Amino acid sequence: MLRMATFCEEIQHLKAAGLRPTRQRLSLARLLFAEGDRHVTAEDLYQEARGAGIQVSLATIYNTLHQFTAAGLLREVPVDTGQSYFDTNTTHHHHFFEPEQGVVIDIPGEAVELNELPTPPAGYDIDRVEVIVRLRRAARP
Amino acid sequence: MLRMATFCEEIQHLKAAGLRPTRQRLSLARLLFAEGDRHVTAEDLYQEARGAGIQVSLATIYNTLHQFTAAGLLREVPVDTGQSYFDTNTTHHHHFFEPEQGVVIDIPGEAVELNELPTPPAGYDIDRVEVIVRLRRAARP
DNA sequence: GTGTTTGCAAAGTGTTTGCAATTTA
DNA sequence: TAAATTGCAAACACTTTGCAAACAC
Repeated sequence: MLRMATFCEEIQHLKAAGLRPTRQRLSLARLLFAEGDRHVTAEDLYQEARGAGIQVSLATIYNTLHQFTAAGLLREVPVDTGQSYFDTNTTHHHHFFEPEQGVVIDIPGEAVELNELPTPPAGYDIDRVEVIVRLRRAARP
Repeated sequence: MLRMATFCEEIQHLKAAGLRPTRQRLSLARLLFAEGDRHVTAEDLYQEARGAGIQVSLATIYNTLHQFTAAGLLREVPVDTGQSYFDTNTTHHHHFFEPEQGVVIDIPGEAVELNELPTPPAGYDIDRVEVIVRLRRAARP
C-alpha cells in the first residue's frame, strides 16, 4: 500500500492522520511507506535515515514510530526480543519470526485462520489476535 | 502439574532437568511449581521470594528463570511489554494478554485451533506457534 | 578438591523524558 | 505569534556480566 507515493500524497497521508507534516515525519514516512510492507526497529530506521542523509535524532525516531502507530499508520509486532518491531502493513495478517536473525516475515491473513475464538474473561473484549509462527533452522535434509 | 510437590520430588525435578539442586533453585522451584500454572516476571518472583524470606539475588532469579526455560521447565510468553514473562505451563496452549495490567491468562490448547499452518520459508521449520489474544476493557454494556 | 553456582556491583541495551531551541500553521 | 515538534543529554527500566566467595558433589 502507498507504493509510489508522491510528496504531496505523503503530506495528505500525515494530515489525514492528524499529524503535522514536519520535515522529519515526511522523510521518515517516505522511507517507511514508499517501498511496500516493511518491518523496522527504531535503530533500523535511524541508520537508514542517516544513511539517506536525513537529519533526525533517535528520540524523534521513537516519537515518530509511536505517533504513527497511534495514528494507525503502523502496527507493533509482539516479538520478544528486547526491541520493538513496527510493521507498515496494518491489514489483517500474522507473522513468521526467526529469532536468531531477528527477521519478521508477513503471513497473509487468509493463510492462518482460527476455527473459533476463545471467550474473553468477563469485562473484556478481544482487541486483536496475534499469531507468531516461530521458526528454527531446518535440520539437514 | 506438580501440585503438592514434596521437597524430594522437587529435587528429582531439578536433577532430571540436569540442574544441581541448590538451595536457591529448590526454593524458587517450589514457589513456581507448587501452586499450579503461573505467569511471572523476574521482578515478581524476586519480590515473592524475598517476601517468603528466601535469600536470593535478582541476578540469580534471572539465571534461574533462563536455566529453567532452557531445561524445558518454563516457557517464555511473547508479550511486548518491556519485561519477560515466564509460564510454568509448558503444555500446548495459548494466552490472553491484558496490556493495561500486564495480566497473562492461559487459553487451553484445544480452545484455539489453526485450520492450517502456513508453509515456512525455505530452509526453516516451524518451531512453535504462539497465539496471543489481546484484550481491552469492554465497552459499557 | 574441583567444578558449579551465587551475589554484588558495574556495565549494557533499548527506550523515555525534560527542556531550550526551532519549526509549523 | 502561539502551539507543536525537535534534539540533546540525562534518566530510566530491565537485563546481563565479571569475578571473588560460597557451595555441591
